[in-house]
Amino acid sequence: MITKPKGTYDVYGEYGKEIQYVENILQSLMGKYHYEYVRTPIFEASTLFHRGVGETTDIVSKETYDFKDRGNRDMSLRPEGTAGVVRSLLENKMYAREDKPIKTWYYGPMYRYERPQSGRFREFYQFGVEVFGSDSPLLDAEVISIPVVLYKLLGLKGVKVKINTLGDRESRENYRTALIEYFKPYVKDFCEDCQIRYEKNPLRILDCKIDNKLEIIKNAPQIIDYLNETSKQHFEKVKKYLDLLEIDYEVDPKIVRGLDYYTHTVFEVEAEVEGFGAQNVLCGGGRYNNLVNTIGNVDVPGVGFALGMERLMKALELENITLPTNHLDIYVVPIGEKALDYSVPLVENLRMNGFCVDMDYMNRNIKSNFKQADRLQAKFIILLGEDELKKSIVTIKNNQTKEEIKIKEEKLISYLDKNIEESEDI
RNA sequence: GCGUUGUUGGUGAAGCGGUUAACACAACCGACUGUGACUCGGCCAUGCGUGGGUUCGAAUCCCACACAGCGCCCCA
Repeated sequence: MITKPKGTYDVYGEYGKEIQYVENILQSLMGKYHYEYVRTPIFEASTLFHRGVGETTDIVSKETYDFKDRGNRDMSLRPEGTAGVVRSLLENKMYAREDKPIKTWYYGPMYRYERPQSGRFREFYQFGVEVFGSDSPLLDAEVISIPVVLYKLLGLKGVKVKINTLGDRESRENYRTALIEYFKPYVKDFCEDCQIRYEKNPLRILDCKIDNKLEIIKNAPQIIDYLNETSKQHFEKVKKYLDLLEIDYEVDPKIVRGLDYYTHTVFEVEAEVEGFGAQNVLCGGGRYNNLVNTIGNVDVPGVGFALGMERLMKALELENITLPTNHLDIYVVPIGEKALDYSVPLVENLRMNGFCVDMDYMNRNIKSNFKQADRLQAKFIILLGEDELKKSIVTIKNNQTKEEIKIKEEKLISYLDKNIEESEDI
């Protein structure tokens, strides 16, 4: 048997309904925030990710799906969404538009060659937001608020927002230098990974799970003390706007984020749900004022976040949240060949009148049809046989109350209108 | 990339070297050709992740691989 590639999954059945429900919420929510939809290719020139995500990051150095196309070009399946959106911003000169800030959102599959485990796949879906052309800390706060609002909308309770700041380039550099200086005498006592981190990205030593017990790490210099005035003010304002938006958060100096392009605000939202595995970060993001310049030599500030759909769905599942998925309004049971012929246009007519309608295609017996109607969770069952045809009536049974009545066929639509509530708008 | 556990019908599984792969649930058919429950009967893996090996004999033991779960690294 041919099986799915490692680290991928099929969507079908009840899960398919649920994920579509969440996708619809995302879409309508972004409409309300007045963000515009951006869709970029699933593969791009490999260099885009090398420059955008960072040559030395794990994502680029060992996790991309790389291939040469038939024209011998180096291509990669996108490992994340931001680089592609930035490329589009540059290529389409969106940064020159007058209606700044340019607020965009995207949704789609991403690819990373990793060992699959709880909440981690090789093909996974991310929803994300990127806002360009403004330095305003209000946008940092708005971007943080989007996932929080979304989680609340879906009924998710166990989430925790953690924020931190890395400051602007100057502050970050000063801090980095101070850290290197401070760690220098102790490097040899660090774990293997941290010895490498010391060279590549000393900030990450701070959230090492092994070494963070060491006194040296606990007493390390804090970024807060190295922020220049602009950076400090920016962070203060982000916090003010979060307070105005009534978002609970915790300042956590250990949040430094893996990607090279972040400046100022960085944040993560963690799931605090019993049974969640090691991958409990539901979403992450921050401000990246240097990224656009790194990719395209144009100075455009940006801020954004991305959330993993699989982790979101898992959190919903673990909190036992049932999403309202649409079920069948009417199940039509024709008895006999004549009734079947008669049902064909009737079913179509009902559908055109806005009802969700299904019927027996398999010539089941009556008993099996009632079972099938229950399986499909039909609200109403219509029975059509010789009697009904002769008298131009239908027998309609409410599958919840089990009440059964016979009504004239021309009154059917108005009867159903009265008795079936329109599915709620999101 | 490293470590670890696992893989038997549609589902939950038992079997742990001996010949029809148990049991239960579900599905389907019938008793019961216009009303769903219950009951009873029938039917449902020539097959035990894949490929090799050991053996008179393998779902069972050995090896390799694939996939899945969990953890590390990293990340959403």
